[in-house]
Amino acid sequence: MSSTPDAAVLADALSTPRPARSAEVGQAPRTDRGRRTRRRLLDAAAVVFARDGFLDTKITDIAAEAKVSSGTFYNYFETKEAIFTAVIQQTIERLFLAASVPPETDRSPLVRIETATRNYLLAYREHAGLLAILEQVATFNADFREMRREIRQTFRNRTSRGIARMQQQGIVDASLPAQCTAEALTSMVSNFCYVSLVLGEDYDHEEAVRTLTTLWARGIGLDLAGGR
Amino acid sequence: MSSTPDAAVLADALSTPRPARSAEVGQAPRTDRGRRTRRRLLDAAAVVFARDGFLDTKITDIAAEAKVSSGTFYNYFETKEAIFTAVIQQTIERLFLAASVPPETDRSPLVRIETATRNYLLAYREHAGLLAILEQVATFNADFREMRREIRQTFRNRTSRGIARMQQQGIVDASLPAQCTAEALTSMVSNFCYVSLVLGEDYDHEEAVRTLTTLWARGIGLDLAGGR
Amino acid sequence: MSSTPDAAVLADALSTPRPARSAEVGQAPRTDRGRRTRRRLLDAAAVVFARDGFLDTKITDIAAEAKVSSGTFYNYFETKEAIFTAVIQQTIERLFLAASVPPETDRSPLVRIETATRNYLLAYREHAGLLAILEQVATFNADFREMRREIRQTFRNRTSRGIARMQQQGIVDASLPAQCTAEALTSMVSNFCYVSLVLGEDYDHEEAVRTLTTLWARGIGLDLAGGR
Amino acid sequence: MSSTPDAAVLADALSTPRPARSAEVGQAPRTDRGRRTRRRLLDAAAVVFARDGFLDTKITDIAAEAKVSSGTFYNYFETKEAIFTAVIQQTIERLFLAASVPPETDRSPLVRIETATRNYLLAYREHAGLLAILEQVATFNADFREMRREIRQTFRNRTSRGIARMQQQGIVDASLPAQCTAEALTSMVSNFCYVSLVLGEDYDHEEAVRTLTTLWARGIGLDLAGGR
DNA sequence: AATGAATGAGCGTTCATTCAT
DNA sequence: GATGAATGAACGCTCATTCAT
Repeated sequence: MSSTPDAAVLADALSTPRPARSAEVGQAPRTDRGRRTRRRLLDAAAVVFARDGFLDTKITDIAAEAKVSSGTFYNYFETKEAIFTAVIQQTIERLFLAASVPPETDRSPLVRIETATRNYLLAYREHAGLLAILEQVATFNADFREMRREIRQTFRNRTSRGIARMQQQGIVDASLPAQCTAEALTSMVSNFCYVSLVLGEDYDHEEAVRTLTTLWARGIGLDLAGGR
Repeated sequence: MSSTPDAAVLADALSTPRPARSAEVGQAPRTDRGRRTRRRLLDAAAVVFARDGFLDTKITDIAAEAKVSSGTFYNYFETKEAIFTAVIQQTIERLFLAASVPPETDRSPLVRIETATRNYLLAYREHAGLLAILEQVATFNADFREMRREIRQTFRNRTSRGIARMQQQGIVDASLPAQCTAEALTSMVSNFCYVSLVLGEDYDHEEAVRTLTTLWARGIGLDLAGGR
Repeated sequence: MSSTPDAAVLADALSTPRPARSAEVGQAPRTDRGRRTRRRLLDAAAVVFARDGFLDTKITDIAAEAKVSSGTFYNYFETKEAIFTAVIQQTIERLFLAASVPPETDRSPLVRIETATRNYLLAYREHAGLLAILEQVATFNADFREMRREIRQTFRNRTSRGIARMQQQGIVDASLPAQCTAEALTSMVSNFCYVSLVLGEDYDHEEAVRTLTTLWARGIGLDLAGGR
Repeated sequence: MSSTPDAAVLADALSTPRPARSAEVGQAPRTDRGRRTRRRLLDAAAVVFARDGFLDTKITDIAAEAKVSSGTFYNYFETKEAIFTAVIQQTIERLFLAASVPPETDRSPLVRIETATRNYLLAYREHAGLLAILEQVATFNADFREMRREIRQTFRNRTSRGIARMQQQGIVDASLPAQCTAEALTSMVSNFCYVSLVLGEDYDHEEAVRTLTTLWARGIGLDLAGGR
């Protein structure tokens, strides 16, 4: 359950840009100076998007934040959507990396659930600013809605496989439909993050981890007696 | 736990207190004809908002759908936000009504949880179009974000009170923090609705009700043995 | 050989605008005020296009000339191309009208040729400003190139039919291919107009009429002896 | 009536006298490598202009076609207009060469007219792509409009001289004004080329030559009886 | 009450040209 | 000589809102 495969799947899914207007745009810059400028733009965009939201972000704001002219922006990205895609892509990669449960983790199911939950919360907190904006963009842009769905499915599928495995091992309720259950639990954790970290309902991190872990584990019928 | 108090709280919270541009606008129309026009605009707005989203909805589209001129619109509503508020307000009222659990419902906790879940799913399905748009608007408009939070809190508080009551009755895990738990379970149900009904992950209604109910009830430590 | 049918053909060919962005735009204005504004815009556009050319004409220039705001322009026309089409359309109608040879004209072929030539020169002179711009636009816009071709074909076909008729009457060289001949003669007259009236090679009107008529009539083998 | 003098006149008229921005630009390159780069740019420009038109041609397109960087372009040409001038200049030289009637041609007037016509058609066909673009540029740029006029005048004057000579010889109608007649006949041939080769009205080459020659010769009153 | 015409600020994008290496 | 990155003025178009009947 390492994060690498998931991240790879996502990277593939997200890296389908439309044909560049000119042969140049969208290509990797050829000089160091170019690479530095591109990076400055990406960093600036991450800041501005997280601060102002997608809709209120003007290309000129990004350019200004990166200290380049607006024309320069277009040497590197075709549209606001394009740079947002690039920004989100790296965010997602980091999210997957941070939210993964290293294979060497304690084999105890409860510990694994707790680790997954804690890592997810931490990773979400780390990237809450941009994830909130992806949520925004997904509400009016079909491409990004699809991207959001794919991220979601990646987590849900991982969960679904974990549940199915535990069901085969006979340690959780085998009568639960794995996918629907995974969907519900993914909703619980991810939306809890959204509500607390984006909408601002305040909860103590450890209390949240403990509560979510308990609801999750007990919900699927895992015997907590031996686990704690 | 009837819906009326909740709805009343909400209605208060959602009322728009800003001073009307002219003495007339925003007031209840005096004549029958005026009342009819206002209603036509509201109905048209519900249709157009749900169809095109808030951002892509133009005042002229609403006016056209209502078969009035764009000038007429401003005789009844000050801004696009104002009519959206009005539309959402009535949606929320209906949502609360539909999602409530009548007091006369079987006193069995499991049945009450299942009923609440089923009603929520049905109510959400009924209003998914506009709820999705509220979700959209909440991502870039602070007023509507607050509105969304209040709706959410209404459901969460109801849940929180229910859990506290069951904890006092000694039928569920008393060590769980009621509010945090309620937040998590509200996330589970509401976001499941969003993912399945708005983003389009398809699940059988009854399977969803059963799964969510099981996760919920077992999660808080309710003994299912006697319940089913 | 009245102009009405030709004009009708053209009007048809030119009146196929793409679907209007909104239901409103492109429709006939509903009030007198609206009709007046639309007319003012058309008149202003004719002036500005003729003065500055298509490329150098800015929407704001047209709006300013018509003394309306730039937004108002878009209440009546979707694009610069759209208003240019409308302007050209009326120009073409007038051109056909002015360049036609009334049926009651002397039946003598030579007189008819001379009348047609004179009327064409006069009509071209009348509308040289805008015809020059159509020529310009036709060089980079396929739609207008097609429009220009159709106008051209209308004149050529009229000429072609006239030649064929005279060939049947045995009064001109029957061995000439009617269409190719008509193309060449249309070129001679229309391009002479372009060179003298647009590019500014100066010729006396009557000398030009006489010369073109002579070349035309003698070229197709008409016996001039009896004609003059 | 060889083409060389005409071409020389033209070359003078087309030279661009404005002061170069830097001492270097516009001067003949010093090194072989420089000469090769300049040639590559010229060839590339001819291709791109003919393919995309003047307006849609971007400096970067020319540079890309020539496989040099856009910066390099400005080492050789000051502006897009400057390289277009150079491209057209060489086109014109070739056009004059191809369209000329060698002095050793049969002294029969009819044969000379036919040869001139055929050569013009062939030469136009050869360079139709760029001539069409010159036509385009002439519609919005005064310098190129003047250039186009000069080319035109070169052909017209040649024709005018030919007609005057034949009038002196008493073999054509002496009452025709030579210049106006030449203008009309030049229009006939050149615009026939434009319509058929650029706008795409299709005619058989030989039929066109025959028809144009007949109209031309008979139009000026040349006795065809002995000529054929 | 209703109409529909008028307004104008605001922003994304292009591309010829210059500059630093 | 060659490179490719940087520049920024310029303009079309939208649409919420106001205004005159």
